[in-house]
Amino acid sequence: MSQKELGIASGLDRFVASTRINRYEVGVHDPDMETVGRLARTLGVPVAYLFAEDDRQARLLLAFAALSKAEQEEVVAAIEAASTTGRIEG
Amino acid sequence: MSQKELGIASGLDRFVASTRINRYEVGVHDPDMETVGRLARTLGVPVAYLFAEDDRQARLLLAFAALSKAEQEEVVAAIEAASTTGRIEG
DNA sequence: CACGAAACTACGATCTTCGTAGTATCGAAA
DNA sequence: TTTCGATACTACGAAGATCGTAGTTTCGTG
Repeated sequence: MSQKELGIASGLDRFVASTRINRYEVGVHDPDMETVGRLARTLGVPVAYLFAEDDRQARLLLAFAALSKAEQEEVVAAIEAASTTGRIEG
Repeated sequence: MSQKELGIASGLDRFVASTRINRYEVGVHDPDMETVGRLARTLGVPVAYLFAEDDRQARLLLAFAALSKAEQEEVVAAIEAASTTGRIEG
């Protein structure tokens, strides 16, 4: 998917899509939160994924998003228990 | 922790700390990414946590951050496997 | 090489946030 | 219930950011 395509698919005017997405990727400008939301939706990732600070966190958010709500609840509960007791239980 | 204290602790000039944090909390303005990073550090949360779209995602990021890197790797691997096979193993 | 698509960028216009200088609200003490 | 200090909040012009335009540069393939 080209920068232009990503921009258009995210609702940007087709004449500026390429320019703006490029600036976001290169990092010269930051998109506003509405645009961030549209990009995340287009890419099929959680908004938080775009702000992940490392690869593990990014993978976590992606994989987590693919689970059902019930499974998500299970996982969160297990990790919360682990981060309290110092042991992972499944 | 007051809005002013949060701002000062995050490195904002003490004469504008209250004003700016208030605007971020009320939502009239958005902080730039550098400020977001400083706020996250002060609050002891991952940057992504501030962009979580629901409570489960927020809890996930907090609990996950409390784990060691080895444990994080374990957890991510388990969730990735679950989101592929449709079953949680741990 | 030649050519089209993709990536990237300088510039002035536009729009957002910033700092200033307040007002409004809350809580507790008198 | 009145006063007072602290906290929360906001209007306004200045300052700083992104935006759209109109390109140039780079990449990939015939």
